[in-house]
Amino acid sequence: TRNHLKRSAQREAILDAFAKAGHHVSVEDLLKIVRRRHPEVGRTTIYRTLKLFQDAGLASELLLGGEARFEPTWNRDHHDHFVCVSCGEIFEFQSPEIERLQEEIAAGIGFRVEGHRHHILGRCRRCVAKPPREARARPAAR
Amino acid sequence: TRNHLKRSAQREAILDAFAKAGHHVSVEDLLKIVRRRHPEVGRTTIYRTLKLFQDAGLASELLLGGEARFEPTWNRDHHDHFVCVSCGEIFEFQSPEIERLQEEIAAGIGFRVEGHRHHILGRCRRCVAKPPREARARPAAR
DNA sequence: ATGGTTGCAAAGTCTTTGCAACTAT
DNA sequence: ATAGTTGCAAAGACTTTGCAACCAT
Repeated sequence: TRNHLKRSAQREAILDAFAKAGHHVSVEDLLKIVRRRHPEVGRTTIYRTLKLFQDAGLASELLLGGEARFEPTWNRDHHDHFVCVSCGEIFEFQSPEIERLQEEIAAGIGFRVEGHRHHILGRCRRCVAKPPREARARPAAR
Repeated sequence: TRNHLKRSAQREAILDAFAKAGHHVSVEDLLKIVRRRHPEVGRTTIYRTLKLFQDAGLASELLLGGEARFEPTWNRDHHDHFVCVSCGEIFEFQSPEIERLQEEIAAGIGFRVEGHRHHILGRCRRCVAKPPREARARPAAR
């Protein structure tokens, strides 16, 4: 019933799962989690609900490559991501200095910043240590 | 014949078109350009050739949303992108300071940086000036 | 002659849409 | 009663793969 939306068992379940899921969930991830308790929920509903969440400002989308990932926005500082191209792990970082520089540069060309995506790609400490290893997850770039 | 590759009319044509196309071309863009002079070239070949170019370090891919875009890497300084969410226009920027900050932060968690994508989303000067307007191109985020 | 290259069509992946059944208000 | 919501199946957008024909070396 929060933002003009009807309440429904599905939405409760999805919001709940989304909140608990931690960050960077894909639609598939979320579907799996939700179905543990509500096996009848459809994939389509996840897509639609995630879109609603975005419109309501509850979720933001990361476009890391072939598959969209989402994270909750509430009670969270803005942050960006390190993505390990070897194991797929995602780390977060934040840097007010970088944010400030962005604004400065944007102002220089009359651009009004509404958001950004800053993904740093590379290898995490673990993978630097032991290079030869199968990708644990989708390796972020196609 | 440069990197272990066979020479072919298609590859010549694609490389040529790619070089002249300016930046941020999509596969469709490039196909259209190439076909002006070589109407028989297949879409598949563009995909495959662009991949070869990437492997050979001639092209780099931008993942801005639903559609991959490519730009030549030779003779170019590294740069990042502003994307106007209203008209789809792409602007470039570069900031050695931001690059430096990135490296610092990465070093802090033992991450070896191999690249990054930094897209700043917002509205360009033109679109800030006249807000209500149909998207000129794919609006960057799904 | 040989092995890489090409284009088509088919298959794949991720996402959206049409629609009839269903449900919250 | 009404209008929003759901799940399935189908359609869509973008990309990759199978394969026989083709071409550079």
